[in-house]
Amino acid sequence: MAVTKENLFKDKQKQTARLLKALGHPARVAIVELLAERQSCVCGDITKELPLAQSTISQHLKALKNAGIIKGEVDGPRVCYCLNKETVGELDERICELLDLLQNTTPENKSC
Amino acid sequence: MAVTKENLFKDKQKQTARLLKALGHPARVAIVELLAERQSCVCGDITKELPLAQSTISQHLKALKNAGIIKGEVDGPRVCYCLNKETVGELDERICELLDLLQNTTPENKSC
DNA sequence: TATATTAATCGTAAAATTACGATAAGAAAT
DNA sequence: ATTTCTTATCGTAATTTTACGATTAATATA
Repeated sequence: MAVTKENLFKDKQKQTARLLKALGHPARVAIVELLAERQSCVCGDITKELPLAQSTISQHLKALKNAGIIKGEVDGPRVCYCLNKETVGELDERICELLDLLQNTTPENKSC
Repeated sequence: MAVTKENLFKDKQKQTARLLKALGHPARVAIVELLAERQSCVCGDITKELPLAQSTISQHLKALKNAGIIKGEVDGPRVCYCLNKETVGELDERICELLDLLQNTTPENKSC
């Protein structure tokens, strides 16, 4: 982020941005899609599905975990990831609120 | 992005990520909220509303413009920005598709 | 016990992001 | 014609992001 002024914004704006940023990379979109599609929580299969190195995937997983969007559970030698329903729900709320605002075009509120 | 492998992902994933990334900063969330709230398209009033330097705001506006989320129209000495309804609609579609996928938890698809 | 498997972390490099002040470029007003 | 206002761009610095290979740590398996 570099020389961030993040704290000067509203908590909601910060949290919205945080969640959107976490999904702001095609690899991370692909990961959450994978986690949603697979019945199991999948783990390092992600590495085989995506065209990225194992360490890179691990980094992306960390980013998603830091944002709270996924959680990982150790299962023997491997780690099982799954979506965090709570945070996904929060994302839903935040994004719906935002889209409501962006799309509630009152009669006077015309386009440029 | 650095050494990007973006092109190895699906177009939809790329576009979703692109739009989410554009809104992945509190200042840019604040900007689109401002544009939605104000009846007018506002221009450099944004600079007065947000705790950032004029050049920084200009940069954020550029990011939003590059993603297609806003458009700017020159109006005399100032520039009038407004939301781009088409792209906001596309964002709506993409995010709803994604959230549908993330939240459609079938009976077998339990949490970890 | 030795060896494989799995995933996180470390070190590194290249590029992008965030932020600012200073400057430039445009139009408007004096 | 000059000055003022507004916004974009340039240059710069600090930090973060993306990506990789190599290594480590932990668990299984032979």
